[in-house]
Amino acid sequence: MGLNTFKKSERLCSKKLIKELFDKGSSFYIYPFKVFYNPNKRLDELHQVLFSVPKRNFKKAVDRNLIKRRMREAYRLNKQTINNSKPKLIAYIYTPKEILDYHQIEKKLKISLERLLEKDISI
RNA sequence: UGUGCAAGCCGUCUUAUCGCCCCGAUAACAAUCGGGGAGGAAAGUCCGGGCAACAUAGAGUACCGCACUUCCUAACAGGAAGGCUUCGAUCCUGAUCCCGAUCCCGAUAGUUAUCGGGAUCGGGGUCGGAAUCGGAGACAGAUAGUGCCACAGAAAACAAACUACCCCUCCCGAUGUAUCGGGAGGGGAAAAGGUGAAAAGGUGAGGUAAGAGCUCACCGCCCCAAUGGUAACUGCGGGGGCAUGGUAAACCUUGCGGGUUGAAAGACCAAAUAUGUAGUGAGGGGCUUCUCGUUCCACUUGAGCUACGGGUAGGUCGCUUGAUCCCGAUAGCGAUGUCGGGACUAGAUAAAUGAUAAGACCCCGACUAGUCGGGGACAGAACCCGGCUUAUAGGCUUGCAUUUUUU
RNA sequence: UGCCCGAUGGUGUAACUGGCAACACGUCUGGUUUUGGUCCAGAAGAGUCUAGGUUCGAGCCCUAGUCGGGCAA
Repeated sequence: MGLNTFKKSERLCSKKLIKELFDKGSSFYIYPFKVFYNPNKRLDELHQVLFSVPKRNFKKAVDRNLIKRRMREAYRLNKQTINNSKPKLIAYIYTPKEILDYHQIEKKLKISLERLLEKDISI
């Protein structure tokens, strides 16, 4: 075990890095998510990821928390897909205005991870 | 047994697998084991405090808030008890007016009838009063002053004369020669009319030229005030014919309270660079509307301000033991206080408290008598407390009212 | 986290000390024109974000809520 963990070091927390990601990073769109990514220049070779749900679409904090938790869970269980690629900074933005259930989110997130792997090769 | 209202409480649960945050131990960021991990509103940010910085937070002014009384409390615009006003229900009762019946008295005409007066009973209208129960109230002052009260109406606030009423004088007309009608002028009078949200005490009687608290009865109002009560208040009794429209969620007055800011407060450690360049030039800062006071920095070796440019944006503390929670006793009508025993019950920081699967429980729908399908309210801590307000499926308890059935 | 504004016809704005909610553009109808535009004449379209309260009377004053926008760091 230990493959499906999701520790603090795997999350994107630094304000500076977030600003850099949104200013200079590339992006693509797969239905529920808009995905930003940028190579991680730090020494520790880990992917760092953040999940975001806009307040504009979901007024209630309970709903935003629920979606972020589902996204985080889906990433945790499927992140082995990109384990061997170059370390990246990744941001997931949830765009629709309705709440999707866990299975739909997981399916789409798998597709997005595969896309990230392809981008890695093209770089 | 059902329904409604009020108050209080609960507000999904279990198992498996994979995870997240904090604490403790082995021992050191790893790994393993053990323990803990959202709410009654965590929400809105509407009040009040603690805590911190600014001076040990000072004086005046401005501004803001509160407003029946007493008590509770750290404090409050919160709560408890009480007062007053007001609304509803039940019950009792007074004054006055109208109608009907019976009886009595008087007058008129043929026993009977008509008219007038009085008494009793019944019904209805208007205006009140007392008691009980329940609800509501931003409930200081409108006799400190200023402002405003559209339209309508004669008049809207030290009252006022449009119509109608009454008196006096003059003129004209008619005749029955002292009356009637019309006009003009001078007065009286707020009773009637209509307007309006509101018309200057109400009803009845007397009185008068007509009228009027002008006088009287009842009710209301104002002033003094015994008694009771800590107080708000109560109001025995006495006096005044009545002077007092509404609006303070208009300005304002009175009393009380408030210094400002807000954990991104603030303290410390680490990292990083440039007391850089140009302009301005004597006062500027101490987070406040102004003044005073006080204090710090600076006064050409140049504080501060403006523009351009450069660096950092990590960590620790604050950070959860507190006006804390639970149980019992006790004081008090109660809010609440006191005493004794026990418990430790989230502490994140781009922000943990979860996901999936199965089952139980509850609700809705369908077929129909146990299956299938759908759903499980409002809502997520961010320095911490006390309240208030707002959202909330469903369930439980207590009290009150009421429906049906049985005895 | 703290604080401050605003909400009025379809759209953009007015409404003075509380007293019949106004204007422009747009819409519709008719006229002018061969037709359309321009122009002229006329009409409809709100009860002021919601719910209470104060007042005789509320767009305006007060309280609570909903939505939208802005500021500080």
